[in-house]
Amino acid sequence: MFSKATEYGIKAIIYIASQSMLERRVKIGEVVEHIDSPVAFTAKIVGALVKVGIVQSITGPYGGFYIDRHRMDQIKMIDIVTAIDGDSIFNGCGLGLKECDDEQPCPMHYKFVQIRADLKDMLNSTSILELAEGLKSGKSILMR
Amino acid sequence: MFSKATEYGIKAIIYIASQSMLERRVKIGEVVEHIDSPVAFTAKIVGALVKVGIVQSITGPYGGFYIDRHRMDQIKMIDIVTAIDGDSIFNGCGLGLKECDDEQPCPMHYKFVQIRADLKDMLNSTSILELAEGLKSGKSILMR
DNA sequence: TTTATTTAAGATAAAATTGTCTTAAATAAA
DNA sequence: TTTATTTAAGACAATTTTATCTTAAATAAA
Repeated sequence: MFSKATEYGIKAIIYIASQSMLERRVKIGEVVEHIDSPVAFTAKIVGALVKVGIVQSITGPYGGFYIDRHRMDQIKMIDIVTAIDGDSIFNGCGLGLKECDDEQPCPMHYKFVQIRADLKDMLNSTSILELAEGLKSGKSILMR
Repeated sequence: MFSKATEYGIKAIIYIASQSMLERRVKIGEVVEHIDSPVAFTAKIVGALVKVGIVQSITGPYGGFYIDRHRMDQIKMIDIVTAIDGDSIFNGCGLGLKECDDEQPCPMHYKFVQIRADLKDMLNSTSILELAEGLKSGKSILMR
């Protein structure tokens, strides 16, 4: 469904957010230990999310990554997905046609419309805050 | 959403089916001209679908690919997708956890459940016949 | 100011996916 | 039987994605 890069990105953000709720900045090494992902690759992905403003970072000793607490409920999953994978999962044709619309649809066009709309709605309405709270309360996990 | 291999496979099957409705066997060269895909790669994919019984083939002059007319409504899109991409799109964890279930869910587990169920239902209930009829009647297209 | 720590950035490498090419096998027609 | 045509199968190559490695920049503490 998503690329590995997006999977790592989502998990990293959820972990960072869960720690930011405790006023803790986290280093990339701590992040990957908690989400079971390759460190350098994850660092690059989180770095891209810093550039886009989803995460904040401080370099040097006592540095690390964190997320502004009051922004956690404004940042939605769709922001992370589109920042890494782009929007082709929502807008591209399910059968790979360069163009595909209601006028000249691919054979599966109308079959996909609802499912994609539902996926988009879900990602649009799911905040980092919500997922980080689920993790912190033990309702969900990031590795096993 | 799907791999290129699955995209090509679905389009090839729809085209072959649309021609089988006219009692026409089609060669791989004709298929790729109508779905705009690389010929050797497509041949390999369609070959895999032959092995699995979704398509029939005859080698040699006057040979080609065809689909049993009375099976077209029994073959569903899910059969093509799982034959090529496997079932990870339905069963795997959305965030890539090796295991993820109601007992120990990833943070997005319940968010994904409905969307994946809908996707599966759609692929389960969509037959080759239905899509090939849409193509033949001009309601849908396979390239542009 | 020096050193240690950490993120930033970009080059390089490995793996997976996508795509091509060659040869073999089947089969129909001449 | 020979030839031409077509699918079958597998080796090979290119591209994309995933992952690693190296160096630079920032910054805090000693």
